[in-house]
Parts: sequence; C-alpha cells; structure tokens
Amino acid sequence: MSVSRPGSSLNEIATLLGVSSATVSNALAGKGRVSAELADKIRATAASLGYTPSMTGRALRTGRTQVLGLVLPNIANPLFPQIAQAIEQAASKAGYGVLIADSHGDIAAQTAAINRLIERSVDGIVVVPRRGTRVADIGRPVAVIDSPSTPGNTVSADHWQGGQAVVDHLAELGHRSFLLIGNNPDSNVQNDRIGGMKSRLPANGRAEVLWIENHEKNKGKGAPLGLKDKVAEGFTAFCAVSDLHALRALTELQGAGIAVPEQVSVTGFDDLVFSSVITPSLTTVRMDMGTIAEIAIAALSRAIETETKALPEQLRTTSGTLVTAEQKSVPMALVVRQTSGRRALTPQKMDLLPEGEHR
Amino acid sequence: MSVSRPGSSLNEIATLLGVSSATVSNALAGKGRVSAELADKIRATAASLGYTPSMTGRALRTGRTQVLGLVLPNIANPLFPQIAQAIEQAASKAGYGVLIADSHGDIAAQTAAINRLIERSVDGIVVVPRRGTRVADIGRPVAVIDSPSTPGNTVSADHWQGGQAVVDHLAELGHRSFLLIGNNPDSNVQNDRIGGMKSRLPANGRAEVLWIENHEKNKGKGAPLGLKDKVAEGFTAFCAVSDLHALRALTELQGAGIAVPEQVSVTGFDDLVFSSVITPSLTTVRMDMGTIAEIAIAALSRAIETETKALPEQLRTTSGTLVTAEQKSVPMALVVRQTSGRRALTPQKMDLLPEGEHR
DNA sequence: CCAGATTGCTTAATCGATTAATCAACAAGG
DNA sequence: CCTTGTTGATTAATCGATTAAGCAATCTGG
Repeated sequence: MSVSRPGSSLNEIATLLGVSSATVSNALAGKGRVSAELADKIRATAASLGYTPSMTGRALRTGRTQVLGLVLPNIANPLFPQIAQAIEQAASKAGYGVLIADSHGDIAAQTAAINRLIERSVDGIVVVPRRGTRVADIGRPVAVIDSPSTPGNTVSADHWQGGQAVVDHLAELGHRSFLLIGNNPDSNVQNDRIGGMKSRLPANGRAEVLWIENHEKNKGKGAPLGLKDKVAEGFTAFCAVSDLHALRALTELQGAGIAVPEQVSVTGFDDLVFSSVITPSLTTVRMDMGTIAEIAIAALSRAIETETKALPEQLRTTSGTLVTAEQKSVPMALVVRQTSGRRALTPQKMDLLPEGEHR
Repeated sequence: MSVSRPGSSLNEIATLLGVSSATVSNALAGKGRVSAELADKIRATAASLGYTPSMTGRALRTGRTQVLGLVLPNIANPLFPQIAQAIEQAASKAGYGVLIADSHGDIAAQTAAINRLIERSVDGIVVVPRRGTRVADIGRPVAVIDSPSTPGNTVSADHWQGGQAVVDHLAELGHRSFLLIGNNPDSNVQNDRIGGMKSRLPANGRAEVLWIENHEKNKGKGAPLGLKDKVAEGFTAFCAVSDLHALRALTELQGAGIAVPEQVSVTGFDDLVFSSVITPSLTTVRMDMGTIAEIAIAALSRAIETETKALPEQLRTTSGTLVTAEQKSVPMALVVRQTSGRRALTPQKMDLLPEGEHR
C-alpha cells in the first residue's frame, strides 16, 4: 500500500502518457469518451504513481468539499464519544470528512461555531443543539439530532418510548412508586424521557420528578439528593434520565446503606461507558447511535446532492436548511443489568431495618 | 453580525469598485502596495458584503488547508471528550479546523485513518496513539500525545509525577499497603503512572499491581476483582490508573460492605466527568489538557510554517515528521476529594468487624 | 531639467480538477 | 461522392485567491 505521494496530479499523469489532463480526468471518473485501452493504461499509471485526487482542486471547481461539520453543545458531554464515533463512521462511509466544533455550552458560541464551519465551506452540518436552542438559518443543509418533539428535528432516538420501556420493566417487577430524576426541565430530550416514563405508570402507581438543577440551586452544587428520605417515603424505583445521574443516585443510596437492587431499583439512560463496569451494573436504555447517525448522514447527503443539482443559475435561495428524514425516530433498547430487581415485600418499612442487610 | 454570504468573492469586490482583484487581495492581506484610502474603501465594502475568503481557493494556491487531523485510538474512550475539546479549542485559536478520525481500536485502522486525513490534505496531524503503536512516517508534521517515555512523543502529561502525587498523598495519610490497579501492561501511560506510584512507596510500604486484562482473561470479563480479599490481606489504598477502574473498585468495595474512605482509600486518574458527582466523590489526578493541547498545536504550527517556508523547490524530503516541543511534559494536579482518608487504626483486622459499620 | 527611485495599481500565471465546446478522423447511408 | 453520425481525443474556461512581474505616473536629487 503506497502512501499518497503529494507529487502527482492529473497533469503529471497526462504529460507522462502524452495525453491531455481532461482525458485523464474522464478516464478516472468513467465519464466522457475514452477508449477502453487508454482508460486502462491511465488507471494503471495512476495507481502506480499512487495518485490521489486533490480534494482542494476538486472542491474549488465543484463547490463541494466533501466535509461535514459536527456541532455539539458541549464536547465534554459524556455522550459525546458515542455521537462523534457514530457520525464519523457514517460520514466516512458516505465519503465525507467530519470537522468538529464545540459550541462550548452557550448559545452565542453555537452560532459562532456554525459560522466557523461555514467559513471552511462545509457541505452540510450535523447539529446536536443545546437545549432549547433553535438552529439559525444558514445557507447549507443542516441535520438536527435532538428529540422527536423538537421542531426541526431530523432524526433522533425515541426517548419517549425509552422511558416507557423503563417503567414497563420496573412495573413488571412490582414497583409502584417512581422517583424520576432529571437535570433540567428545559431539555426536550429529558422531558420526552420523563414523559414516556409517566405515561406508563401502573394503575395504582405514583411518580414524582426531582430536577437536579433546581435542587442544587437551593441546596448548593453537589449537595446530596436526599434519597434516603425518599426511600422512607416509599419510593422503590429511582429512574434517572441519564446514567450519570443514575450513578449519582446509586452511590448516594449505597452510601446510605440502602441495598440496590434488593431494597430499591435504579435505572439510567444512554449506557455510558462506566455503566457496565460498576457493581451492581446499571440497568439502562441505549440508543442506536449507529442507525441514527446513518439516517442523519443519508438525509444530509441527499439534501446536498439535490441542492447542487438544482443550482444551475436558478434562484439563489438561501437554500435547503433543516433536513428531514423518513424515519424520524429510532427505537431505544432496554439493557437490563443488576440495578433493577423485584420490589421488596415491605418497601415502606425497609429503611427501619438494620443497615448492611444486603448481599 | 451578517452571516457569510456565499455570493462574494475577491473578484466581485474588485469589479464593484472598478479595481483589480489583485489589489483587493493585497488590501485585505495588508501586503503589496495599496494606497491607504483605497485600502480603507476595499475593507469597507468587503465588510458590508460580508466577504469571507474562500478557504478552498486559498488552499489550492498556498497548499495549506488550515485544517489539522485528530487521530484517536478509540473515540469511545472516556477521556476523549477532554482531549477533543482541548485540541479543538487550541487549534481554533491558532486558525485551524479539526478533522476527526477514529482509529477504531486496531492498528491497521489507525494507518487507514491517517491516510484518509492525508487525502483530505490536512496540514498536520495530532495523534494519540494506540498503546504500543509507532506512528508511521507520513509526509506531514505529526504531534504525538502519549507519554514522556514514548519515543517520538511531542508533549503529554507527566504521568510519572502524577503517580508520585497520589502515593505521596496517601502515604501522608498513613497508608502503607497499596494495591495498584491497571488495565493493560502494554500501555506506556499506565506504566508511567504505576512506575511513579511505586517510586514513592514509603520505607515500610508494599505495593502489588493488579492488571485487569489479565485478571479478566482468567476469571471472565466483568468478573469481580476480589478486592474484599485484598482488604483482608491488609491493603488499605487502592490506586487505579483511571477513574473508570477506580469507580469499578469503589463500587465493588461498597457492595462488599467496606467503607470508603473510613476503611480503605480509593484513587483514580483523569478526573472523568462522573468523578465529582458520585458519593463519595473520587480523589483523582487531573491533567492539564488545555496546556498540553496548546503546546502540541504550537509545535505543530511551527513545523508547518517552517515546512512551507523551506520548500522553495528544495530537496523534496518526506519532510518533517515527528514534531517536538520544548516542554515535553506537563505536570498533573492532584484533586483531593472524599475517597481518600486517613488510614484506619487497625486495618489488618478491619475485615473481621461486622459489616455496615461505616458512616 | 532629467535619470532614477518610488508609489499605486494591473496583468497574468498558478494551484488541480472538472466540463462544455470543439475538432479531426473515420464509418455508414443516401 | 457527399452528407451525416460516431468515436476519441484536445482546447480552453472556470472555480477563488495569491503573487511575481510589469507598467504608468509621480517624486527626488544632483
């Protein structure tokens, strides 16, 4: 396998074979009219020279850079690796490179990040928007991955259904009192997950939502969530909208001497990297980022193609923005591990038992 | 703030003002000889048109794309967000975009990923190599971020010193028996961390290394690490080379009814996102990725500049590869949280006490 | 008052690939 | 035999910015 030599262009091959560069271009692209034998010869020498077309030259002529931008609300997000990996893979398969841009949390920076990408003339952009953000209209196709209930969403996991799966699973195990743990009520994703969970409460069930951000605004950042009290109130199922919060809940419960899953159950979302290695391992819901990414990239590249095709000097609309896919939501999969178990017989009195009864 | 209009080029500004495009280019670049008033007028109309230079056109002419590649061993790595964020920020500040490439774990894919970046003609590459990998010689500047003891390393955290800080801290708290938990003995980073820890064992101290990969090869993936037995053997300090393993150890210990930090201490590395939210929060060592990234990018852009300057038809060396920085290792900072505490008075007998004594 | 320097701008080539337009050669049909 | 069609290639323009070279006009010094 020869490394791409910078010293080979269409022209070089052309002069070497005594033909014009146009013919070489046609031969390699399989377009135009080139005799079969010459085409063969051209391909052979191109291969022997380790010729790699210059993306730059091509981009200048065609107006397509074959690069997509990926804008994330916060690269430090623990979910980011999954997203980036899936997008990179899907994009790569579709012939695109991926340029990353961190919107760094705040909204102005998100716009700035998008503009930087546009200046680098990306062909399209994948945005995982910061909660509550609307993506401004830019002159390029944009795929949004957020939640089905976000206006303009292209494709995403079916968070609502994921929430349903969690509560169905726990109800089956006998649980009736659910403490739903979210971080921020402005997030569409979190609201969907919580909404889905609420929608499947069993007949005699009850649910309460604990928003961590509100809680910390009162009690201070990093303050205990007071879950021991919640257990005393009879809650036996602690369902977080993220594995991160689930882990927080789990360790707080364990620290308070409450046994998981013997006394109470804990569930999360997203199957973050640590979820399978902790003890007890975390029951969670995983999204199929591979499929989501592929749908997003497919929708995007379709839009890019039709855009460039429909632009022979026509109306210069700030064309195609929010891209849509046929399948707008991808089911989530419940991953049952060790933190979810059958409801204890007398959950209400459990906290009165001596500590350390677990295991 | 006007969004970049695709409909404005140097030529457009030129014809609009009745001058040549060369003059416009010179005026905006501050090069050549342009009268002050004309330059002002040009800048003004450029601004009013929302002119953005075409990176593509410029790249074709100058041979510099202002894009760097970032190759990671595995995007799913929990440390990836920190790295990517820091690199993106430093690169962005230096005027570069960042193209990501997942080497997907295996070594062949790492080479393939690098080649894909080269085909996109990036100006340079930042590689966080897969353990034990040597980066092949490509025709572009490469900055390697791994460990000071890796040959060809450009810059990295001082993992050895980080390990020292951990053991110094725990020795101060009275600990003498250290169980060092690593994943894979082939990793230079992990070896440095463990080496640093061993180098600071107190006079009457002892240390044993538990390699998780070996352990799992025998006992099966996800098998308990048997830490309860280790506690019985008298170990009071459990020092992992990553927060992920520390979390695994912590939850296993807690599940076995061993109190942290009252009975034993646990430490990690890297200050992963969950480390501050768990109970008890994890004592760890953080690397200054911001500084590391800046040093790497600075070294890289220096190499890129001298490379293009020294290329006026000179020897076509497969020029400048492994880039070096002046400061090759950046100190790590100990973050003391709740999992590290003073050694219990009678640690050797602790396991004989009834469970649930903690808190 | 004129050679030479300086200033201010234009011409034109270049980077590499793509593609519409053109052209020569030859074949087939009326 | 002349017209039309087809094949296989070349020419040349184009994308947008950069930059060496060139050319007037103005200024400077002796």
